[in-house]
Amino acid sequence: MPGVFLKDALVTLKESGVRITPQRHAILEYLITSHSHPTADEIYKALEEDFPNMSVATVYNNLRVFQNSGLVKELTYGDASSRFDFVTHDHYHIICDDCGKIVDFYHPGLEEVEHLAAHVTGFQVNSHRLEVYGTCPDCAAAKQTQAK
Amino acid sequence: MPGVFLKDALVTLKESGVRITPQRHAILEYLITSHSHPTADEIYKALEEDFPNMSVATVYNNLRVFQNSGLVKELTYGDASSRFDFVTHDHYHIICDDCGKIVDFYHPGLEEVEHLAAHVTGFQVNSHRLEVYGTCPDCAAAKQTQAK
DNA sequence: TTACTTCTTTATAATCATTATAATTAGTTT
DNA sequence: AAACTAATTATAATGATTATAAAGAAGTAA
Repeated sequence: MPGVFLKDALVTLKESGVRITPQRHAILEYLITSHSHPTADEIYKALEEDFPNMSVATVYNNLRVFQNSGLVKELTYGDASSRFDFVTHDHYHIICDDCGKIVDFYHPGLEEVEHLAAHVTGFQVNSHRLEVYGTCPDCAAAKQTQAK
Repeated sequence: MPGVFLKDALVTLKESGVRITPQRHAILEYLITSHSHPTADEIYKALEEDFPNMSVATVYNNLRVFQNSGLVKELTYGDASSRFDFVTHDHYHIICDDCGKIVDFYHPGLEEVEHLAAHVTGFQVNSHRLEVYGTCPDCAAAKQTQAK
């Protein structure tokens, strides 16, 4: 049902007064249908064929537009570039320490952690970020094979 | 007891065959005693007085050395530069959305989240990262004051 | 101590993601 | 269609981080 996500997203954008340009349509569609967490550059390269004149700035600009509309989240890690994630349900990410693969998983929200943090620090809590790190099945298998 | 942390850290380094240079000593000491989460550049500037000839590369190099020894963790956020945190107990961070202040808080580890993630995704889990975001008391007060 | 080896630091340049700018183009409204 | 506004493009600028090569300091073994 990726078509549903895309249509909903376009409606959301229109309602907040954002114009649907061909570039925006393509970026959103790529984010949804690629089922990945691409970098800005990956998006840029993937759309190069259809939009030979598109500028990298357009990708960045529109990713920010989407973030402001709540459609997209930016994922930032150490050295590498940011990755962008089309927001559907609330989910968390598990990331392979070896190959960098990012996989979604679902878990009920961590409200009690937020409450504790609020209580201890006096902050008004808005949100949280959680990521789990480990070794994906593929990399685990590869290690197994090459083990002496 | 910051002296304890520093001495332990130096022992750890020595045991893993890392030389204790004056620069390394100073960087570690600053990380521990500043009670902050400084960027590489902040460390560089803070030590400028004592080490007028120190290169930024030295700061980065040694922060990496410390990370490899498990003494320091890198905290990466969106646009800004990485921040570095001397590892003492296991703790989490709460970050002010308005002023960027980072405050530590303690919470029992989230093993059950790790277990669920491992189960659902088939990963071998190594670690996780959790951050809470919100508004710190200072910024909340400031907003209150300027409210109409 | 001396010579030799190995790390570490320094200074500098290079890289690379991201953002800013200004000019052009496309959409929308009247 | 005219006028206004927003979006895109091309390009340059920024800024954090890393790579490189030369110089310096420490460790070891004779």
